[in-house]
Amino acid sequence: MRRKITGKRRNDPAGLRARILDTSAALFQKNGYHSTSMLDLIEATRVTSGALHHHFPTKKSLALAVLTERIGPTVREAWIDPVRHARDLGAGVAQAFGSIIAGIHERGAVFGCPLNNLALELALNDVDFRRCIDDVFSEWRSVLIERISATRGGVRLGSAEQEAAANFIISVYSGAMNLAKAGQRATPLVDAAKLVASWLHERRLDS
Amino acid sequence: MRRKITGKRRNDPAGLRARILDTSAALFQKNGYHSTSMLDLIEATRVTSGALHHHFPTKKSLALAVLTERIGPTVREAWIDPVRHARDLGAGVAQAFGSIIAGIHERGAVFGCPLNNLALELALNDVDFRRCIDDVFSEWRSVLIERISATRGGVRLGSAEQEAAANFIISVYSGAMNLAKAGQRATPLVDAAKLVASWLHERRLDS
Amino acid sequence: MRRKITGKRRNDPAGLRARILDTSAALFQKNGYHSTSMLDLIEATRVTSGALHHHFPTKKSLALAVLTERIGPTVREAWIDPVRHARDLGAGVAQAFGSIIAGIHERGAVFGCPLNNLALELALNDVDFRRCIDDVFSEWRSVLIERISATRGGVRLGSAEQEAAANFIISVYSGAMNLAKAGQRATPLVDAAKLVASWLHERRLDS
Amino acid sequence: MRRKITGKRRNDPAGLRARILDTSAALFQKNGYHSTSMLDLIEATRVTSGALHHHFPTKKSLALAVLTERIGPTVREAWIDPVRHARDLGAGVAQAFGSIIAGIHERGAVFGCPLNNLALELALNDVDFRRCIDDVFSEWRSVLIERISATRGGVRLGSAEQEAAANFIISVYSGAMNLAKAGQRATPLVDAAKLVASWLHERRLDS
DNA sequence: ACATACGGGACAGCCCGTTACT
DNA sequence: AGTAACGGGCTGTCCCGTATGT
Repeated sequence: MRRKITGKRRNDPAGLRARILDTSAALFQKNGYHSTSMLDLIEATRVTSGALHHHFPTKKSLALAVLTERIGPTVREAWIDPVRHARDLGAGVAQAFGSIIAGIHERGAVFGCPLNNLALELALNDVDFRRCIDDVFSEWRSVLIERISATRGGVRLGSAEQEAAANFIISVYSGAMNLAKAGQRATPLVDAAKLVASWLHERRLDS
Repeated sequence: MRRKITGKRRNDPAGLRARILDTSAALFQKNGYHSTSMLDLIEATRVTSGALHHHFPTKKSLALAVLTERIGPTVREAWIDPVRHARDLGAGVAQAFGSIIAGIHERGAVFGCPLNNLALELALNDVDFRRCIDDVFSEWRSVLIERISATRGGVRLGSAEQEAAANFIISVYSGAMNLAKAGQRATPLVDAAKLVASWLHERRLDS
Repeated sequence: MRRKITGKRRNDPAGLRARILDTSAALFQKNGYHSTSMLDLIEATRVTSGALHHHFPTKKSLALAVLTERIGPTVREAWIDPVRHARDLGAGVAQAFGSIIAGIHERGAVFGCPLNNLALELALNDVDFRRCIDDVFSEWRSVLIERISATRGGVRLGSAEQEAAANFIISVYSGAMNLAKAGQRATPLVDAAKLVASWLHERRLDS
Repeated sequence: MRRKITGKRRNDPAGLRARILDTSAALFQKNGYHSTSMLDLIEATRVTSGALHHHFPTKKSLALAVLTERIGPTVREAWIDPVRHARDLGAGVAQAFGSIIAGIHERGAVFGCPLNNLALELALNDVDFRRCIDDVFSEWRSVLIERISATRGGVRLGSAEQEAAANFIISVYSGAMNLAKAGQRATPLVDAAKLVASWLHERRLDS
């Protein structure tokens, strides 16, 4: 009845949960949702099936958690924070592109934008996923709009035009990332960064 | 010369093959590759497992054929031909966007760009898929570069810049399409069409 | 300590595993490896596909386990123990033949030697199987050699000759069993038993 | 309507049939009946499915034909003829063993006795196979009995004893071959040949 | 909290045989 | 005689999820 002291098992629910989310996020990005089986996750996390299902009763719930707790923050870190805190929109966008490109060179492979990867694979068939994905996109778009609307030197834009511009920036990035992923080289992203920068400059959105 | 009356089966290999490719292309686009089972295909095509296996021994071989025989031509029809035959690049791009947006309104749903869908799902994990997908992207990029380099009024561009511009156009389109798919509304595409048009105009690439 | 009453499932991994091995050994012997489908096994064992897969992820792993955990012991019981513990080699061999022949009359059919059956079907195409099968044969041969070398009255034999004699005994048995199986009658075995006995006697190996 | 002269198809039914039987015999021996699919046969023979099924409507009919038209003759050539035409039984048996062992060294692998291989795999489950296999065994046994009963110097044997002796010879051979196959080395056969020779000599059956 | 055993159903691919066709 | 299209059913394996056990 007494607790075994020699046992090797150390209960650490929060840590385990975090580990599961980490490896899941990585595998989902690398192989996609459907190509990643629960067994893959179990092996990669070195956790038992029971523990995994204890924390995430279904695969879907896990993916949802990955979306909100890992991919969301990733987008925040990679895009939202730079854009929000940079001295201007142009600098923020440049910084976002720059660190993502640096990451690709570091890893030596292009895994694509985790949000886009899941979005393309899951958005169509499941409402919950779509809502969850849309939330991240919305937040992303919002901060862009915020900064666009706050630019002093720029042309005054209606709110529809602001949204269009924000979508444009996101589109260029994610489209270029797709191209980069398909071709496994960073150039489309590098080029896109430059062209977006000049596009912003021409519209005085970078000051 | 007379048709046998007793026979109930009619051999039509080319027709059956085409039917299989058609429904496969549709289902792959709608649900994705991994979410489409061979049984789904069998039921949708109303073909027997044996016949399907005769024409496409593996799911992969089927997807490869879909890629080269359906999705390639689709991209050609939607993008390459318009760009090639329009009176200028701007008109071609506009036409491409226009007919795609029209198609979305017709169907009432955004299934995304079939090439991008498969690219994102398959490119990373299989070399054959990636090569196949890259071929289509290359052709697409080539025709854009061709027209960019042929523009008279525009700024003289180095070949790297031409490629960057071509990639930019593709990126904007596919990124906007992803956004449209994730949000199930056409506006990102509509906006992107306008912004690309003005971008081309500013660079005198539309004449 | 009290048994839950509500539960309907009773976990008994060892028992289930044993049941699977038992029925598999029986079906493999009766129908052969390739003619026994996993579904046959599932039905005969009345186990679910999932449980079977849990204990034996592949058919090969199951066969390997059958080989080492059922067929090996069977050979041990039928041949190795009698030979080892009989008062002399002749008696041991006679006992082995005797009980096997008795078993045939009991069952009313000749299913053949389980080791030989699998050996013939699988040895050639898979290294793991061959190694596994060879191990059993080696053990079998070893005990025969042991007793041959220990016979006092007999002619002194070199170790090569001892091995040859051991192989000879095994060969006569398994060859006769094959003949018995092909003709579905025990006579070849009965005759072989007699001829082996006199062969041993002539060489003074039975004392 | 005129026969094409340029056509590459050369109708040669007998030749094709023979080719099919040859490759089938080889593959059945190497991989066994169940492990050899019709497709394997088709590819190895370089024949179309239709042609194969034209000559042999079912796989079973093909195996039966292989048994009577290839394996039967093989046994005849390897055992029956040597035994029948040698100057005595001992010489015949020695010659049979000798050429089979030579064949193994030539090929560098032990595929086993084709008759025994199929016998073990098929005898139990199909009457037609069993009858067919038994016929070959009977012929084999008959010629041995014939020569046993014709030996002058030997002990007079009753017909039951003659059959037992014949079965013994066959058993030793096929058992040794099994052992050789399982261990992929010829020694069991070489040893068996010697021991059978001395066994025959002791019983004056070799003169 | 975690671990193991288990439930069922679905998956892609392969099987042998037949039918239409040349 | 020979070819290719096609019919269905079956194979081994894997899937995600749940129940039992500690």
